[in-house]
Amino acid sequence: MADGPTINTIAERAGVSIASVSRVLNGLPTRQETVRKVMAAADELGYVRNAVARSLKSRRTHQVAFAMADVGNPAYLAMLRQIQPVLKAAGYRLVLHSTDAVVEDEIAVLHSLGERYVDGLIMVPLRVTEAHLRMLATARAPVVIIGSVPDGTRVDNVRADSRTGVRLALDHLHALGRRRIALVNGPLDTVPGAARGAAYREALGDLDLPYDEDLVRIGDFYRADGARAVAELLAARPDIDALMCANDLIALGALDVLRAAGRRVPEDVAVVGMDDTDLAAASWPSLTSVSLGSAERGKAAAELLLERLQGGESDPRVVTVPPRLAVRASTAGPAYGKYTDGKYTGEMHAGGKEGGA
Amino acid sequence: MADGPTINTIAERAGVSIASVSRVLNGLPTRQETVRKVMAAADELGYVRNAVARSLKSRRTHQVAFAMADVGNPAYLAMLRQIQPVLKAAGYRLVLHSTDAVVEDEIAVLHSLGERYVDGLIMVPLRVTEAHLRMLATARAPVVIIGSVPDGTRVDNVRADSRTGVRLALDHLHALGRRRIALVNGPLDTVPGAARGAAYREALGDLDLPYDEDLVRIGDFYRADGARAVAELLAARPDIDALMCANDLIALGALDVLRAAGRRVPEDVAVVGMDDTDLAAASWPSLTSVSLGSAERGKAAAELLLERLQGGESDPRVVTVPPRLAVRASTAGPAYGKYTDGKYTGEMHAGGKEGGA
DNA sequence: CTCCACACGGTAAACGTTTACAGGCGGATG
DNA sequence: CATCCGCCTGTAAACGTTTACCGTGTGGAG
Repeated sequence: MADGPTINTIAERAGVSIASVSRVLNGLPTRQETVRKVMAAADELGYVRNAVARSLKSRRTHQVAFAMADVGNPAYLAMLRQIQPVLKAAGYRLVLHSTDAVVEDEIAVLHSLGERYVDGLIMVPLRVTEAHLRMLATARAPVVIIGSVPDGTRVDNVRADSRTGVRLALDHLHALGRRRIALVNGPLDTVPGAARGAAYREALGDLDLPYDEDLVRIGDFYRADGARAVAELLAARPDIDALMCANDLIALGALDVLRAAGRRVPEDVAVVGMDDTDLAAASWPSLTSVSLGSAERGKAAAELLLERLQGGESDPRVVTVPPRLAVRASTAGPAYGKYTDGKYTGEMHAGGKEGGA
Repeated sequence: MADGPTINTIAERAGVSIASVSRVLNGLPTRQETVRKVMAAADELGYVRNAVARSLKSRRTHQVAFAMADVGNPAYLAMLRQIQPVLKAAGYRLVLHSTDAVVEDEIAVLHSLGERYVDGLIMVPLRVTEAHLRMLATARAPVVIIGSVPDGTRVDNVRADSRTGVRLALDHLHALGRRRIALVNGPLDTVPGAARGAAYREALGDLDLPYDEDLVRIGDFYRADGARAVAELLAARPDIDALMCANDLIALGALDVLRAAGRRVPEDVAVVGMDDTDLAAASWPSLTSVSLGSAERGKAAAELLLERLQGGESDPRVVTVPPRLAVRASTAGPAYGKYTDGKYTGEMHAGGKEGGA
């Protein structure tokens, strides 16, 4: 781990000036003989350009930050998986920030842009506060926000459309003949919780179904909360024939309880999840789920940022990614997704490859 | 996005030299009056230290790289989730590299250490080639390898113990009275595949069970491969009473086929997966799975690297993380993990929180 | 043979910090 | 009142690049 060679070392060994070395390394026009000498010296010394010094001079780090609450969350993970290759292809490294859903941490990340250790930032804020908006207005590097931002905010912005997503699910359930569709939601003071609750009510109206408070349960976004809520629901309203769950974990909890209660899925109760995570395809019965396009949002955000980094000072752009309904066995029935004669008749999905050892 | 203030701007405004500014910002002894002036100027200008210039001078970037094949893989993700907070707490940023399981990419990452854009690296190589060893020997920054490395390699190293892991699983199955235990493995030219195959054979021997080639199937590490392999297996050897699967995805495929074939799990056939991913707890029946301690390995690697960064030139260390068997319904039976009276009697796990909208 | 143009390459400044060194000023001491 | 000692602070160099600018040497043309 001795000090590596610098451009000076090479210049000395090749008997030329550091300027010539730099020119050769950057492919600027140089005499053939000089090129040869410099290359030879660089090879022998195992020279590698110092990225820090280069960044200082060029004012570009070729790094981009991605900040979200928690990589463990499948939605963020899906974004990350799309963002990474896009950036890599463009020659950027990816710096990862987990903010643990703490607003101060998010602000700190925005502030740290002033340190200029990255050329740009993609951020998924938990919720957008006044402080966020202030920091965004004076950010020292281009930022793309994934999530909704107040009208007029001067920042590139990629949104999902959970309203349409909920509607897709309810239309699907309605088409299957379900009429007593309950909602198992997350906390209403979160952005997704509020949006999904409102969308549910609205979609019911459009389907000419009555809104019934008894059919709505609030818990947290985890499996145990879903289970608890559905247990209560079954006790209060044994006649429900469909469950709209605010995410896939809640839906898994719902499946647990329905199974324990002897209700068949989907014959007695159809279940729809949300986010279309790996878990949806893995569960049994496999779970119909609304995809809010996390992957697509990640990709779009990365592309917006790259354009901004290369190009210019255009007005902020807003991209809205449409939702998609992934229909599986929990609504479509057991005919869906079966192995017969060693052949699988459902959707295939690529999981992660094993890497232990 | 105008050019931010530098210590020069501050020096001018405060009427002092840049040296004084630097001293104040670094908390070196300075007259109270000067501190006041500098702080005031810095505040008014919204000054933030330039990390690049600082790194150039101090030869420390406060960044660490983590390189693995694919963040989508739950095993790597588990590592990442542990590595991130440890580094963050120590004031390091995390640069993420996905190598897509391409050896050249891994070598490129090792080479890029010469650019000095990070202070250290944690790497999970797909397999360790001659080229790896050469690069490791001359690496320009401390490296910690997760995975096994030939004896004598001078590098910090965190290992799993899949041999013991497989043995844990087979002992468990044996204790449940199972005697015809099949293995559904991944390709033998991968490190995990080879290790698990050998461990299976060895463990069978120790249990005085015969090794029967018909009971071993090779496919890839995905769900569809698992399904295919188990379908063949059932045809060839309808009398099997347990399945050891080389990872959780394979095990899910196995569950699909067993269900389709009308075999009860675990009454007729017990199933064990490997890696103990989220999917294991999500599936139905929930899946008994061997954890190879991905999370612990990630944490250990991060801690080793930090020590190395702070401290010194001790000899390379090897940490081996013991495996653990997570027993669930696919072997322990339906009594495990039930909701009764709204209470859950199984293991609870925290999934990701929803973050869309 | 002289002059000019041009290609090439060297010198030095700059990017924004940190830090070794030296100078200045004030106070304490003789 | 003179001297010395310390505390602060300023000057400048250094980290490893890139690049503007200028000088030198070569070849060709007149």
